[in-house]
Amino acid sequence: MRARKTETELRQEQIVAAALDMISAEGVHALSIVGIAERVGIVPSALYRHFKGKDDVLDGVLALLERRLLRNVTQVRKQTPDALSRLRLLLMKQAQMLSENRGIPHIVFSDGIYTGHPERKAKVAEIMQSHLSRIQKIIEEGQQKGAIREDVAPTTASVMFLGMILPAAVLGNLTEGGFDLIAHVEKAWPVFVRCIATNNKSQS
Amino acid sequence: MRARKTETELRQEQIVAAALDMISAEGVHALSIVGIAERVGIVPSALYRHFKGKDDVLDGVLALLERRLLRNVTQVRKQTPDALSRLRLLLMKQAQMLSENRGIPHIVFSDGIYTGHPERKAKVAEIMQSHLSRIQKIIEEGQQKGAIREDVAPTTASVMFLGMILPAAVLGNLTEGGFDLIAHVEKAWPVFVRCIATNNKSQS
DNA sequence: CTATATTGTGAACAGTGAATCACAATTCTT
DNA sequence: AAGAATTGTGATTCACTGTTCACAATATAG
Repeated sequence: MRARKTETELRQEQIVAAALDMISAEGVHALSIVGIAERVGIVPSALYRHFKGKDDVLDGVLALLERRLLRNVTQVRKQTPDALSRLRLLLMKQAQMLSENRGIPHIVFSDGIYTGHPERKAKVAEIMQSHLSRIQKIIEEGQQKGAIREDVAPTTASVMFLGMILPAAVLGNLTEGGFDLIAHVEKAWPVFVRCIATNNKSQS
Repeated sequence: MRARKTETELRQEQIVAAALDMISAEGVHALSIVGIAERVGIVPSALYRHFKGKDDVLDGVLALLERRLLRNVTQVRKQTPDALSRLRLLLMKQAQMLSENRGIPHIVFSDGIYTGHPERKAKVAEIMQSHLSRIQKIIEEGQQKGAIREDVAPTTASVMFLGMILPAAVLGNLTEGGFDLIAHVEKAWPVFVRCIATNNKSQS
């Protein structure tokens, strides 16, 4: 059966989405042009009408990840001005995102996406560091307003914030849902708050 | 040049070590029989005298990882009876281990090691969970002795403990040493202690 | 020292997956 | 509606990698 002719822009989105899905399901290592094409409903060679090659697709996936991370933070900033609330909201959003799309940790951790591609490795590093610096900024603002202790380095705190969700996401992956990511995050949050919040503020 | 004839047992160790080195350097994705053979100093086909195939080698790497994780915990248990001190020591050992052997996170995270091998994925999950339950046990003992707060679930605390080191290790990997793992861990530790320790105990 | 088992070697095989290309079908333009 | 541009298809090529096998070299046993 012949696939319906579809404009490149839409196909590109479909292809990147299919790639991300495939990574979520089977990992970066199992990502293949054939597999992507099947999911999109076209023939492998047709994919080359829309992307220069596999590398190009991977770059697209990376760009998607970057947009999503940025979007989460900006949304959270709009929803509340309080630093701790922002962090809590962000944590929940991340947990949601990671439990829906389990491929994301693979993108960051799995080497398969950047072995032999130093520039892409640098790109991944840049994405992570940008994300961290956004978290860091929220923390710094919280310190200025007195909600967050001054004696914790914002950098350290931001990495620890990641640490609340990242190992949990990996466990969720490994056990294929045998580990409840959301539940963990909800338990971990009050503990984390005690690490960084000033005592004069109580958090339910 | 011909490689010296060496008994299987020794060769197996060499091969597993070479595989781990290779993973550290270039990632699981770049792990190849040819590469391993080169590092060991034999020809690819000779490797099959000592391992049934690539899968067998990967199982060997996993077993090595398992032994090392277990060893760290047992060593720490011998060195001190105090729960918080044990955790601190363990944290440092892990940091040391991860900064020396950067391939380890890849083994756990990279899908390349278990795509299409459900049994190996289960094995990795088991290794991680065993390790977590050991940490958990230390925490529970600390709670009984009153050093660790009762209101933090040991499971949550153990995952958070992992979270102190794991994202840092990944960042270290991504930036190729641009992120000081040891330094982060030393800063994060006192913050973490505040999360879980009872207030009546002060930790320098 | 000789026989046997063990280990190493090179060549060849097979499967996989990315990429290319000429050609066909479809959509868009005018 | 006719021509041009775009998109889809199937066949094919190419490189890579894991694996096997007959044979050679080396260590070990009796």
